[in-house]
Amino acid sequence: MNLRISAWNPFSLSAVIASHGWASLAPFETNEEHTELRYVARLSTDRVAELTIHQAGDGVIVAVNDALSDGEQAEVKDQVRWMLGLEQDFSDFYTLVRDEPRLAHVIERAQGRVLRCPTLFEDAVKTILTTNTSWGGTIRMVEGLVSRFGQPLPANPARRAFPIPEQLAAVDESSFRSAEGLGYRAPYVLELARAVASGNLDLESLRTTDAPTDELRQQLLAIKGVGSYAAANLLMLLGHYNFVPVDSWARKMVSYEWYDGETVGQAEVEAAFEGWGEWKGLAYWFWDWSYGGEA
DNA sequence: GGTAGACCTGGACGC
DNA sequence: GCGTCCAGGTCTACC
Repeated sequence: MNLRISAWNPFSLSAVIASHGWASLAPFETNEEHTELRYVARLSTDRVAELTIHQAGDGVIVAVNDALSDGEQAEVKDQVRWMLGLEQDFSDFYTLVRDEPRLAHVIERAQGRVLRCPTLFEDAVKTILTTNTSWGGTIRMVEGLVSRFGQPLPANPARRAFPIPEQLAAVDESSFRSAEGLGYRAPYVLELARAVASGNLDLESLRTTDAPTDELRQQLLAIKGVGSYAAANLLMLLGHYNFVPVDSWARKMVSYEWYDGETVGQAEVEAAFEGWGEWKGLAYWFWDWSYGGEA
């Protein structure tokens, strides 16, 4: 069955898919051209279905490999709206970047949206698994969690949904640590899963809270394994762009761009984008580093 | 508040 | 093939 969902325009599905590496982390899949996004979704009814998303007209069309009830269709639409940020409005950002050569491309390419998972829990676990490791390590760890603990897709058991907190909360830490290769991150993921599963942490409420960004950031920093980089990354996914996710790559890029290759720290990266105010994070995210510089 | 060391893994490198 | 070194953020202990 097919579901059609409209988007705030301009909208580009391929821009969302290419916004960062999330599309290559299980249970996401995409094609080389970034024109198709697939995701194995787990619905609140426990149904597992594969969503195949293409751009169509002023929005997207979602092909589902199963017949869904009305309630399930509504849930899938909500998940896709959130994942693709279909209702996000970037007109203020576009007005600001119009005269900045390093950012003017975002208007033409309809950039601004950052691909996210249906739940903040999944985004938080994946973000923790990006820290202190290579991108290949992140892919391997996420794939390990999904393939071992995720609920299988009935039509193709090789494809699985991302495990829910309850599934991860029941895992023994030592097997988690070794079998999934999470290493010292295992207790962080486990503690987060157990806090969410027990109801002690209502992570999903942070997606819709009206709390100011600083307060939101403090709540994210209270999660073990989430430091300043991970918190800024999660804030970006939540639509708060006041902080730059400063990692080694950011320091390297800012160093080449403004400091003649000299070593720079978090303060210099933050300062470089200070002028972009509440859009600081997005300005960094979509900055064209290749513009006469070295990547 | 700032800093050093530990955490874990994979990849690069030298032998 | 084996051993060593390094990169990648966060936490904790210490000053």
